[in-house]
Amino acid sequence: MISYGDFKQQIDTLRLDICREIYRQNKALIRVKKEDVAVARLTAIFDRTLEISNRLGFQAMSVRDLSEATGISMGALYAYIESKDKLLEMILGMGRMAVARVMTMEPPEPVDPRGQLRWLLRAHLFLTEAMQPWFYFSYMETRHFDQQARERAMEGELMSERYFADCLRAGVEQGVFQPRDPEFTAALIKPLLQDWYLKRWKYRRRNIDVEAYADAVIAFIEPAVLQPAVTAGCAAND
Amino acid sequence: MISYGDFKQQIDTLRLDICREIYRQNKALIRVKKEDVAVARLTAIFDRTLEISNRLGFQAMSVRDLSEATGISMGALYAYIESKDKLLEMILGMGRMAVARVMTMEPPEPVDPRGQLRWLLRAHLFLTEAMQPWFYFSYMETRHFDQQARERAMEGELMSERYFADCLRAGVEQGVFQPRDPEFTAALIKPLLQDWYLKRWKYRRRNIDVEAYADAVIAFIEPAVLQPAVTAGCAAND
DNA sequence: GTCTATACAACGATAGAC
DNA sequence: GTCTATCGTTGTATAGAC
Repeated sequence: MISYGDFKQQIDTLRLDICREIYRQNKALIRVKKEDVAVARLTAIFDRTLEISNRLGFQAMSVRDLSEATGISMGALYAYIESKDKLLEMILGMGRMAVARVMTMEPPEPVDPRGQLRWLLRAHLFLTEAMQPWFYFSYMETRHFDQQARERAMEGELMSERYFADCLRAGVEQGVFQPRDPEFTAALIKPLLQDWYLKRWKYRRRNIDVEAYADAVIAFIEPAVLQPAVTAGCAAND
Repeated sequence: MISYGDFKQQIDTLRLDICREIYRQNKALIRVKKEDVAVARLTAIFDRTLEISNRLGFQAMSVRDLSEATGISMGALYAYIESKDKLLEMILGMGRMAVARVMTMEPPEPVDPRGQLRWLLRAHLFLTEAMQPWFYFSYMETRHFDQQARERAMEGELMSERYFADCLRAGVEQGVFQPRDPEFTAALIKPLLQDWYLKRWKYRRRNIDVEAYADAVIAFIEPAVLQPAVTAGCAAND
């Protein structure tokens, strides 16, 4: 089973690649042409934007705030971002690319459905831990997005539910799982994962790290989806 | 077991009382002195504010937007709300009063810990259903509040967790429950309840109403907290 | 490529006529 | 008690010197 430390290293190198790719995608709109300068500053701009937005909200963050935080003047800033809306778009694209790449990673070794479910839960939590600012941002700002971006966000939510539902159904076929309803159960798993990046203060004050949280979530979910024992002590609602 | 219909009726009358009380509390700052006129318009102002804010965000809602939506001119509006900040404060006070009154309601008949847990879950979900706009607003805008309001919101979150933790501990003493850790389990229950008012679109598109959601959540939670059967089929994580 | 200075729109809030 | 007109401020974005 992969540890968070190993996982985080992979994410960190992935992040740089992705920033470079975002730069290349938007080269036409970015006036700064030295790639290394541009990528470095873009990365800083993204990070600062996430930081300020997660404190004040993206809409409440003025471009002046961003200028001060990055140490880049207003005029220079607009050589990188074309507009505030476009900045939002680039940030969302960055996260989406990261999610897509991580979610298509295969578990290190082949596993049974129970192991598969555990792997999915851990990978999901580790990813949101490594990129917490982005996930928090995406969750909190979704309603301010334009329609296309909002639909993409909803699609992402449903997509990740599908991973869990598929895994549960596979477990049902193999006689390992017996959830009340695989789709509904998958829907209930999501908020348990999201709580980790939405309410850090709660878990931090209890000294719970992402590994401990993953263990607790797995222990919480498994009784609801595993085959019950012969006696009815664990049966679901009547 | 109380139905949502009955519960909603109680909430609706409660809401009017509370708006009247908010008016009286803020009489000094409100220039309109006819109580019936003032309360009626204040209620409308609160409702429209929640509606627009939940679409655009409170910060992004201009007072002009609110003026158009309520049909009250800019000048007249400021006879009711003193300032946009004070409007926010009044709205938060309204919800807090409602929560406090509902959460001190006793279950209709005495119950064992398992019944008590079910009652808590249902009451919580029913309240957030009846006042969904307020809870959504409160969750999404918390980070923009001033420190005092933010602390109050966090206190509210912890308070409601305590209800669940107390209930779980009582169940442990009576040999009914055996959660891995009552506090942590209570913390995991919260996001399951919050998902109901945060992601309505997901459940609406599946035609799941609040009663069905409550049933599913109860069925999901109970296996994790009930005493496991003699065989280990339902045991938590090893 | 970066800076300072500024244009123009939209914001919260108020004045004063009715 | 309500309206229209307007204040000063702050927002995004750009022009033009260096």
